[in-house]
Amino acid sequence: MGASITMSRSGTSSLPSPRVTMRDVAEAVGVSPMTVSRAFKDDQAVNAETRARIRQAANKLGYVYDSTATAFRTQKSGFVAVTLPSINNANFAETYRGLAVALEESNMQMLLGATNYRVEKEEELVRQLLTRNPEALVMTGGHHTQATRDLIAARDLPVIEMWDLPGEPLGRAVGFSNAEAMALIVEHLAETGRRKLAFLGASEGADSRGAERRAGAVAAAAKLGLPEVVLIDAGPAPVSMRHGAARIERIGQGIRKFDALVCVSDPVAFGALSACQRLGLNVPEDIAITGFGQFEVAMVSEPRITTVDVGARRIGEEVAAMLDGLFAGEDVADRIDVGARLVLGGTS
Amino acid sequence: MGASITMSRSGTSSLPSPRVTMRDVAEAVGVSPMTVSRAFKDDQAVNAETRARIRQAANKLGYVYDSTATAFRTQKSGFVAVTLPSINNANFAETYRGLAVALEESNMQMLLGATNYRVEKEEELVRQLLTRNPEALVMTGGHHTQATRDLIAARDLPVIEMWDLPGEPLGRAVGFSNAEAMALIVEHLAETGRRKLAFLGASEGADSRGAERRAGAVAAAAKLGLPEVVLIDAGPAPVSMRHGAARIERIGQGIRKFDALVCVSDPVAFGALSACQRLGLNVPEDIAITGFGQFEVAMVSEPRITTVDVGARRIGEEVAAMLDGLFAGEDVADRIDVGARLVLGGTS
DNA sequence: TTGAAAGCGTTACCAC
DNA sequence: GTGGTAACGCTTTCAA
Repeated sequence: MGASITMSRSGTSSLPSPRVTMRDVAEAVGVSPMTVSRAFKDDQAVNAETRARIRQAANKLGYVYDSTATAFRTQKSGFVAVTLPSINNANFAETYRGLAVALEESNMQMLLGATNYRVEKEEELVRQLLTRNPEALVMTGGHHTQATRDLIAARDLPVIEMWDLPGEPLGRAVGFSNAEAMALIVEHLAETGRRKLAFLGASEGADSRGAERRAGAVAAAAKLGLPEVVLIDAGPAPVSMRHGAARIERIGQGIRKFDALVCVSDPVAFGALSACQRLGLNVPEDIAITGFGQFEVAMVSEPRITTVDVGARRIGEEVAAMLDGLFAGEDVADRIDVGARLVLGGTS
Repeated sequence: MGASITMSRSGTSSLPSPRVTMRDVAEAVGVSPMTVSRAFKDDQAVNAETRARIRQAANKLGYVYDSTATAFRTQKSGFVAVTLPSINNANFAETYRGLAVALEESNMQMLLGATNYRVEKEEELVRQLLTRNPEALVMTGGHHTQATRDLIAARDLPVIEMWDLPGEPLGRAVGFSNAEAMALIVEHLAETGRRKLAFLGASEGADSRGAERRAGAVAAAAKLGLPEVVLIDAGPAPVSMRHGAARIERIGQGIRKFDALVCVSDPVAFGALSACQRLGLNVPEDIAITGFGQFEVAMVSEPRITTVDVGARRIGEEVAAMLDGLFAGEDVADRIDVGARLVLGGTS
């Protein structure tokens, strides 16, 4: 199956036909632009028959409503800005869906931006998103540069941080404690007799949620009197299946000196699991493997991966419900802890 | 780890401080708004010292540039509208990244919308996206309602369809033939002695790319003189890992009557692979399993999944390059076939 | 190098 | 139930 390319000139550039506006529709129907405007928002004040004629004329003329002008005039963009670490995150997809469904009902559009796990990139992104006059800002995570905090503080804008529960939230927050969730895993491993734990995650630095999970694992092990957790660096964030697999393959049989491999996320755990299988290890007899986040892969793999469910979907829904409440001017929760729940699989 | 909620009143609603505009900055510095405007686009025509003072005043006042006003005044939104079937698609994520990197360089922002594999939803989405005055429209797939086609035709807007190569494209297209790519798989299976093929994919209807893959498999098998391909319905699109696994688990040992299971995508293939392993089948000895798209899971699973690489990342990059060319007024390819390439794994 | 005026398409506000 | 007027913040255009 060969690849191919066909070329042609840039396009049949007919003269750029001037935009059809409400004024044009109004003239065609013989009413004022105001009436057209009202007709388009189903304003009851418009005569039903007039409205029908307006609709018809608009269709005939190919009129398309201009949100940009409305956003400008009303100072309401209809946008909710959302930052996330990476679009390539199956788990965020669940959160996104929860958000999307509810926002659609409030006629809001999501303006997405990826930070690539870097707070500096986040700052730039927030700066850019704010120029679009979003009506709310939803950020994944609770770590930001001071400049980001200042930018946001300078505006009277609802802010929701999700997936974390920051000590000093910028506004509202919907999330859970990554450290506590990870403690559930470590407690389970200790209870089932595992002692020599390794933690597999991204390099220190960029990914703050990953860092909290690592710290949570280390602290929980210490509290339970286990030997110190050995940290295995799978490279810079984002780390996924392939990084988990490659890192374990590089360690080879040396991985046998641990009896549990605690992974920063389910994809990493799946990569590690596959690598262990290739190395001829029996999971969980030779080594236990745990994930984080209850991604789809954890529920499907053979064996299924022990993980924690952090309610990715619910986070999105709660954020959306908060936004709905805020837009409606209602009282709204400041902080929602969605909790976390251990999900036992066959890898531990 | 319990969940909890904290309530509070809606916010410290101080009076909505009026927006800081260029006019305010101009007054503070003692220049005209025009000079401020010029200073903000690094217009060389502005005295360097004046520009510095303007920047400083802007920061002090907390001025934030208003893209909405600019979009309105210039009739250029800075948006590229992108429709995709589902945000929860690891493969699209690659395409997205290719697109995002290049668009960032041209200072364009992506406006994403998900069609959930339904052309009616796509129509609604396009209608909504067009009100934002996007400077280009990128759509995943080549099947649309007539109304969608009309909407687009009415505007002088660059359109790119990707992931398909439609017979009658709306504008430009970057993609590959799903049927031909699937034929690569079937030919490989035939060459390795497989004869009794089953195809596992979504129900007929919504997912046109899936339908083309199914048709491609059926046609290729017929051409090669294989028995008719048995179609196994994994439910409505989108189908993913869990659907593939659940469907095979439901069939149970009956799956042994096939010697190859051709799956509509890698996630579905991975689900099927896990289910077969749970059923005690040896893959590939008892049955071959193939995927589509070279998702990460196919490269990591044990065994790795035989698939076709359709250049997900490259599609995004090519689309972005097209857009750059179009925005720069250059001649640009009409149609790019990125081809497809068989990737052998351990499942066949 | 800087400024003044006009206007992008819509809707808030008031009048009828 | 409908219309006139003004204004949202910016940049194009022309002039100085």
